[in-house]
Amino acid sequence: MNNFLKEFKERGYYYQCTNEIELSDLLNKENINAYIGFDSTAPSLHVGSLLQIMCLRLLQKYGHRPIVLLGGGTTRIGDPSGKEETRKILSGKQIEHNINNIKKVFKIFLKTNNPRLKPIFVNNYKWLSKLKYINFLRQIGKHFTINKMLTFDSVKLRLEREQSLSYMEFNYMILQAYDFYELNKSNKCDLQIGGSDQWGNIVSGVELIKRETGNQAYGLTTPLITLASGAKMGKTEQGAVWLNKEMLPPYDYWQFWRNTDDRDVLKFLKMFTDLSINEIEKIKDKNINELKILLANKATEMLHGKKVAEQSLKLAKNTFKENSTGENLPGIKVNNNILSKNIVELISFVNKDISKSEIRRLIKSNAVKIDNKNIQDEKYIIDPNLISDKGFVKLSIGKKKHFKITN
RNA sequence: GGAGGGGUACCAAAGCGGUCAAAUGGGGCGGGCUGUAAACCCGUUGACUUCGGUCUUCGAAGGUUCGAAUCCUUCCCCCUCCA
Repeated sequence: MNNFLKEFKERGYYYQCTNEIELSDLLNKENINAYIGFDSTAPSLHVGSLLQIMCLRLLQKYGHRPIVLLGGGTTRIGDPSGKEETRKILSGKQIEHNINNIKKVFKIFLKTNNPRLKPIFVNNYKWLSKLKYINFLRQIGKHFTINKMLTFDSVKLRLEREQSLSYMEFNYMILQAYDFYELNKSNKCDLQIGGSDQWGNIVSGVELIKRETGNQAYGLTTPLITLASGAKMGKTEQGAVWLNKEMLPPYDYWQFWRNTDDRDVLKFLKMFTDLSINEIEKIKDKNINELKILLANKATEMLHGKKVAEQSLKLAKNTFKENSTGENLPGIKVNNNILSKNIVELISFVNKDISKSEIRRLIKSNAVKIDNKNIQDEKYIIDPNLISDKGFVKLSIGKKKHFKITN
């Protein structure tokens, strides 16, 4: 089997392929262009898309060129796959804004120095917006039968549950198929990779290409990652795990990986780090917490750089060490008129998302500490001398949230 | 077009004139145990509060009543069955 495919499987990326044997031959023979489309409904991708990004990295590793399609056109329509309801429709301006932000992440994950491997960014709005309805129906539409389209899960599920599926959404798969066709023509793209929910859309593309041009193209899908706990990957209590640092601080990203369920650690090391399979085999019996730290370091390093990963580790060590002073925590400046009020006002200032009622509850339940000492009194005022002595005071809310308060 | 069922807090789901800031479960948060995991146990989960209370919530708007999530009217939205 082709080496790319071999590693693709070893790392747990493989779910389905339209024709594995032929694809393997093709990959052995030449370096190809392969594309993955990304949703542009948010200003950042989240870890849910990370597996796809890792696929692009792997392509580069084996000398193939990734094409990143940011769906300015299809995002205007909304993919019904895996959705029970119609998505909210974004304005064109928002979508373009999102695309620009999302691009940044690919420039981090993908090699851009080698001109032969450098990723190609495409926006399908460029061609989809120019389609002429009648021409499109005659040229492309004729290859799609309603009979078949109705059998695809994305459509079938909606119909079975008698949830509405607009004609607009119904067309999504045709547009995605057209994207593949277009890229096959213009960029000699022979492979589309996507999540398993994209299977129907991908196969449609492969067939369209075959019928319109006679070319053989291929599709490859990745599994839907579910956590050992059964939850979908990428959501935490606080919300999505975003990749852009403006949306999720690097330390939180590090913590996301550090808090991986024991049962998922090895799987994630394979999926989301560059450690070779051999290396992972060698270390797999190491202490589970060591492995989690390794995972967090590697994953953070890949996205935010080595230095940030190291800082995160250091900060984590400090934060979770009993009785740490907290001097390495990022400082929060609080002016004296707030400090001279009480602890409730202080916390409210530091974390505006917590209501005062909730702060009072937290205090009652032993969650609040100043310099590792429990605060029971909601009228407690920080002694100014505490701050002037060492320049700061450590405020803890629960076990995981710590702040260095300065004035 | 006809007949019926329903919209309740983050989600699911009870309540059907006062004792309802609203049962219960899930989720979240906090505490305990531990390993920043899982499992388990306990507490908590509208806001503000001088801790006495006060204010805002049960699809929307009106109305009846001393008093409404609960009754009436209109409107909006979902679902089931029949044609």
